Amino acid sequence: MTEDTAESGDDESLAETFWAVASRLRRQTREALAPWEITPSQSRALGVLARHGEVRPGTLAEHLRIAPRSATEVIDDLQARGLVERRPDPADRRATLVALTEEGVRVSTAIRAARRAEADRFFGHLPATDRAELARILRTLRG
Amino acid sequence: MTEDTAESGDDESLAETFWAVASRLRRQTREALAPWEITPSQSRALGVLARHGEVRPGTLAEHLRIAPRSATEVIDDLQARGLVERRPDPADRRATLVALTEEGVRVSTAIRAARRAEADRFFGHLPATDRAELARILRTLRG
DNA sequence: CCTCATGTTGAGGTAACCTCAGCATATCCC
DNA sequence: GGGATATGCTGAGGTTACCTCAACATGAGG
Repeated sequence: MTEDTAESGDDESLAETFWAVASRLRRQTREALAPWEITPSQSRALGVLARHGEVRPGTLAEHLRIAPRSATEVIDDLQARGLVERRPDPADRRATLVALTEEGVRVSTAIRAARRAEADRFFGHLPATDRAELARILRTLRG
Repeated sequence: MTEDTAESGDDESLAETFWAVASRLRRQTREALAPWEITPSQSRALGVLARHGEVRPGTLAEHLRIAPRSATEVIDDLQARGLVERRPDPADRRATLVALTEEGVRVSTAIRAARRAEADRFFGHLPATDRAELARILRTLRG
């Protein structure tokens, strides 16, 4: 004990390092998204919609791992920007389906390209083997 | 194009996986800190103070990579809980020094142990070689 | 048809940030 | 020594991305 600061760098600081990286990545992602004036969580929602087509708010919430109420909010914002539209679910009149508009498709495609470029910049400094390792290890941790 | 979902999993989703892990880790950290009713950012501030002794709010802000004004806020909260105290900086009468109280030392020590245990739980599922790899790769990305 | 579950959303709250302006003090330059 | 300018902190007020809780509509089972 009291071996001091320098030594703490083994387990606790794995978490610390992780957060430092997270913060850098967050900053960079925000910048990459700036041209569209879209927030990170909005862009994640667009991604889900692009992959899944029309989904209910509740389903979207699950994918984003947020509360249903919070999904409503994200959808509101995207709808205000004309990127998604709500339509009644023909199968259940309580429910709503959310889908990309044409503009939404365009934007989500563009954003996806930008995100990929940004990921290249960020993770691209790593040798390919490290990238693969990282992906594998993170998938283990994702649970 | 439209090679579909499955294929997207190479660069873009490295970022996605990263965020999924981040969210899990954040949740778990919050739970680990619950017994002290202390927020993550407060605990990070305690960590800085434990490592550096007394520092000025501005310095604390740099370490936490937040705006000086935001550091004031964190300090306010910690002071209200009796974990830190402010005293005038003898070297500069504009400035203030922030230091842990005795209680603050106790709590920050306990929290540090808890964080370590939590990191063990989280990263401990990984084989040691993976942990080392992860640490190395993350350090590269931290910049 | 009545009860209970489900899907969405209004109201209102929180944590952790931010900027901008103001005040006190320090520092520099003449 | 005295004014311009820089620095350190904090009040006021804003934002983002979440949250919970309760209302309301509809669906489904007994």
